[in-house]
Amino acid sequence: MSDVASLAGVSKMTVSRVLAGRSASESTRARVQRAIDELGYVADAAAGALSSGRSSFVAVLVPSMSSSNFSDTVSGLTAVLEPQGLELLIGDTDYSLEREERLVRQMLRHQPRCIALTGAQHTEATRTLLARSGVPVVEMWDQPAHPIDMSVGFSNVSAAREMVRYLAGKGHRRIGFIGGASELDWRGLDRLKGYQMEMKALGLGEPRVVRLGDSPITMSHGAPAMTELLERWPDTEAVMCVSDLSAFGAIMECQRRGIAVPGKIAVAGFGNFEIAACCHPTITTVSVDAYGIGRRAGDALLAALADEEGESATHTRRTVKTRIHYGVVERESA
Amino acid sequence: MSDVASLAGVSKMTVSRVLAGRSASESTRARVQRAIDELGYVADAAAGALSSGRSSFVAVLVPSMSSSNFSDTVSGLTAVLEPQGLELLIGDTDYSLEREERLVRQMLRHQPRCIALTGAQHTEATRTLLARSGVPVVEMWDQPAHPIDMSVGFSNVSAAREMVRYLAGKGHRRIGFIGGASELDWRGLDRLKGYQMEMKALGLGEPRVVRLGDSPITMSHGAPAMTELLERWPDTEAVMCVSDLSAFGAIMECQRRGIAVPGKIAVAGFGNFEIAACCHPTITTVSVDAYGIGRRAGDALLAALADEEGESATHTRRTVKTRIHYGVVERESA
DNA sequence: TTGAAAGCGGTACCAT
DNA sequence: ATGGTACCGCTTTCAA
Repeated sequence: MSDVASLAGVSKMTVSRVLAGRSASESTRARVQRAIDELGYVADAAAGALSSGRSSFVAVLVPSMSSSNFSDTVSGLTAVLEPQGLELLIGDTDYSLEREERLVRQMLRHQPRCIALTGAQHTEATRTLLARSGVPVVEMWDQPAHPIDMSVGFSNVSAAREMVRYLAGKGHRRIGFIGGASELDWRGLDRLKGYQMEMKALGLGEPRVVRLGDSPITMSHGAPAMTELLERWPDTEAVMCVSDLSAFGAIMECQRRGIAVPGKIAVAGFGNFEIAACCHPTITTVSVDAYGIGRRAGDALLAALADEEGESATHTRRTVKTRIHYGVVERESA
Repeated sequence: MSDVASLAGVSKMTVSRVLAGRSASESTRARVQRAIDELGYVADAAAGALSSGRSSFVAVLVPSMSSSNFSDTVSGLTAVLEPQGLELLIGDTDYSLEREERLVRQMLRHQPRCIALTGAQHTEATRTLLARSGVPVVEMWDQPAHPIDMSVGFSNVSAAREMVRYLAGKGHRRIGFIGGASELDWRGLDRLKGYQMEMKALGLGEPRVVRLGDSPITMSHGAPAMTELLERWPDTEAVMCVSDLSAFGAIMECQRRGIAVPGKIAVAGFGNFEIAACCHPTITTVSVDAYGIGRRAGDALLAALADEEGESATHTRRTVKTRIHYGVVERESA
């Protein structure tokens, strides 16, 4: 920056101001810009952050980037935060709370302006870390009973119950559930819980649950899960799957066996992934606006940042909960 | 850090050393660690980077994080780089070279140790920026004629040609191609080029190309593309699609119309996505090790970093090209 | 093994 | 509108 300053015949401060787009006469600005271009100068973000005490990072943690759900959410966050000059520091927790903790600790070293997490489950250490950091936090994809700070999501339990009611409304009584076997996918577990609760509430008899494969289960687990379900409960009339991906796999298995969907058995998914709308038959599902969750979370963070600016320097925990709407989308499969 | 130091009764330097895991007596180390825990101290990465002149960032640019292709590649990079204490700064170019340039410029501000880009196409400004930065660069998913530095990928042209040969080997002659309409997906364009070249080379008559939808096209574009193809060239015997996603959409459309795949028309994809193995019929495709591309790219970067350490401080461009293997996977659809 | 001082490259603050 | 100076929090370097 000194080089640029001397080449332009001004002080470092002026260069800094031009870069920040603050007060500067046109001629000065032009000269500085010319010097910058000539030298190929790129300002050092670390120095800036250190000096000003504020970085331009937003830490974002999702369980998996390969799930379209979460990559859509990240897109939403990007759409809102990037225009504000913020940069996303994206981490993939791989559905592990320990890994989440490790990543939070690491990202905190970069003094992020705010943090977006997925889910309501975190280790005690993570909570402590976050509390001490004092930055705005938003938890996405769930409705925590006791949010760390803000939340943007919906109740996976309620959404699953709604799907059971939908299937029951179609006249089905012997309804099964297909989900993953691990205990790490909290949203999947909530959907299972919702299924069980509503089955009981409606008096639909014993739950028929097949849990198979590491969560989150994906397309390839749908087929064996459907196979198992049909073996254990051959008279099953409908199945709800923890996600559209497993529903798709289940439906493909039915096609292979010549079992008509929904004629012989109805299959429903969850999430309204792209595949649900364009496979054959199309999949009845619960639509969730994953991109919208990202946008809303971004908005919430920006709002927190804004009134942090206004009031004291420290953010006061506010417990703002944003509820995301969802709904059953009726298609061909159920 | 001063607080930690005084609480532990040592100097800042000792704290710094303990954090870096360097020489320190056991008792000192323990005391410092206790102080750190007590205060919930988290070292400031920006200050460290500024002072040491080296960050722990690796800049990674992919066209889209929602494509499983690229998210797998990012996973591969993570697997290799994270254990080395490096952190990925992930950017999504959205298939735009201008956006890539903007992101490169922004990421360069963080003084990344090295950079992974996707593809061989970049703006002139991006190349200049990269050259001036002097950090190791790896281009992924392609085999650039003139790599910026290193490359890890394969020829999409050759891979597409191989698929045409495979289809021709199955006795098909009237072979069509389904791809995206935009000019931004270079890998998709290369596959189209390969298709055209091999059709000509084998004397299979005029190419039958349907280009539809913003690249990269996805499942939902497969159906209308197949519809158009069948309208324009009803006697088509086989179709190769730019990716498994569009192949899937095309196959679903056939099912809807009662057209047997591969009986009446053979459909091949590209990429060996998960869906290709578990839909019905399963999709014949070209398998590419997306995760492996990430790992290899990570290895290449680490190697460059290592001998940068050894020799002079500046990295000498080396033009190391790593070729990734691919191959036709025969399944049911073609 | 440990400590003191300098300085990394910017920005805040105050003065001009 | 512009410049001077201190300082952000850490690591490097050198000395003890």
